[in-house]
Amino acid sequence: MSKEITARSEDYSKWYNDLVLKGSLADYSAVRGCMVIKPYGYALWEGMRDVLDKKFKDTGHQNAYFPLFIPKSFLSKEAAHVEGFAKECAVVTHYRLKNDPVTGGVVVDPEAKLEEELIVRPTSETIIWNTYKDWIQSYRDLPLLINQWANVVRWEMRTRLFLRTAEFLWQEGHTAHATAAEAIAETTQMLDIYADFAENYMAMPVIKGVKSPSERFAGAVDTYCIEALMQDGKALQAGTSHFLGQNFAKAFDVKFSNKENKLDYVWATSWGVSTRLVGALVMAHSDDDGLILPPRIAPLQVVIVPIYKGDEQKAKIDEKVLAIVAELKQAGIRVKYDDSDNQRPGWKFAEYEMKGVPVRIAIGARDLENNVAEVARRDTKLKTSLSLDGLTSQISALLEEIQQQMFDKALAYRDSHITPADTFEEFERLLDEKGGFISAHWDGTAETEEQIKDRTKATIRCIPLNNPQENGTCILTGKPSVQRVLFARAY
RNA sequence: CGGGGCGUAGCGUAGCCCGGUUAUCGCGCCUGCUUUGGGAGCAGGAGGUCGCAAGUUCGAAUCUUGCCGCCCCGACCA
Repeated sequence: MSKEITARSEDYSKWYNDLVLKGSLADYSAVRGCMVIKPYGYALWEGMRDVLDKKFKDTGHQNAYFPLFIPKSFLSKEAAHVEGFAKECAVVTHYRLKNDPVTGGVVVDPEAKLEEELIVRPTSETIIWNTYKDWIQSYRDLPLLINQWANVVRWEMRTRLFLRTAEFLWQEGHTAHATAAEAIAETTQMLDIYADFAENYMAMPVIKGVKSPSERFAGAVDTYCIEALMQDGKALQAGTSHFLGQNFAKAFDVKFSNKENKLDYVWATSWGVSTRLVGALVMAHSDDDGLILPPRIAPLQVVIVPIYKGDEQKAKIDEKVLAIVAELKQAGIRVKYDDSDNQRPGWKFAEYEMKGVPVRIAIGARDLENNVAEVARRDTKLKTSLSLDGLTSQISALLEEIQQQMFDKALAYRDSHITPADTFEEFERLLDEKGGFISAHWDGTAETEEQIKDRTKATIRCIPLNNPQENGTCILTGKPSVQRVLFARAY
């Protein structure tokens, strides 16, 4: 039916791009590596933001805002942190332009060179910890629970809409605690919030786990993550939560007096999710006809399309539909009545399917006579005729059912794509032929992990929380191992 | 940074090898009429520095040189 979208089976990457571009989520911009997030795509992000923001506030966090620019010297204070981000930082060197008499354009004014260059934040640990130093003196100032919604810049070589762009939007939580145990509890609490959000709002099952040392955030003691599986069998890190230990407290000299009046460094966490979630959402559920959005996060949950001949019929349908719209809105359902006469019904059907609106209601003269409406669900494409009496409660129930079934479907796919492998040959074969997560023994060394990555492009996505302990031998080296870890090719 | 591709109307394209009327076609857009239960039909119309610059030529979208931009594949990464 869809004449514009590349089939998944033909070219998965192209399919993804088609969905993002033709679903009006985003566009390429005039700036290399940077995208324009269009209203529909931004509405998705806003929906995610609103839900998460509430969860953050419900757990005692407050929003604040820190500068976009970070003095260069800040970045070099935590060794691992510099190492991790140095290669992808945008640097501001000047603060003024001037007219170029030769070309008539503008040039950087060489007179206006900054004393100290500024880094456009790739993440805000450094500027924030530099600030926390002034905010924290005593255990009474702790815990300090701050989040910020911001843009960050990481100068990527290669970009993909939403999944990896030079600039992206995210939230970054930065907390300070009196004890390690409290900071670790915060780290896992936030991970749980992310997992809950991914599963219950995005209908996207995730595996909670810990990163291997080489995949760990630069500057963290432990990096926890939620890993999701896309329809092409590749994994995607959907969120991270870091236990930073006292690394940043030491780097920025953030000490507090405890109850015994002794000075100690505070314990830290940071955690974030980004607009990458929009890409994850697209790839987790959609099909060859367009986006499929889970009702709880869909900007528009129900669209109503009138079908009529002549103004007289239209007026009758309007009257009925406006009442339905009012009732749906009353029930908290995001609904749109598309009675524009620019396009015919068939065009609208295809368009809203492309945009992933969970439920479409079509009402025509024939339906009015029978007191029914044609209700079509996007995820299964099934159409049913529902009575206009009690329509609102039926739609509410349908939206819940869609939400649940989308999750169940994604979960069944994910669970059937966690495959154990006991030999390296099997490991390679599974990666190439089946994809998904491969559960395999690993000797725990970075060298082995690196070799496996070089040979197969698969990385350790995570060591699942509560991972069953099981003696075995490393898939590559044959050395002893006490547990299986999850490998996958990843975005 | 290496390899590949592309730049012609809002979008997608033909023309380029082999220079020569008014730059092709489709979608979209505007006007009117007919339509409306799966991307409507007819008629009329608007819209172009052929990426930029220099060169060759009587004449350049087309040939030459230089530049710019974006996309895709790789290394790097959320």
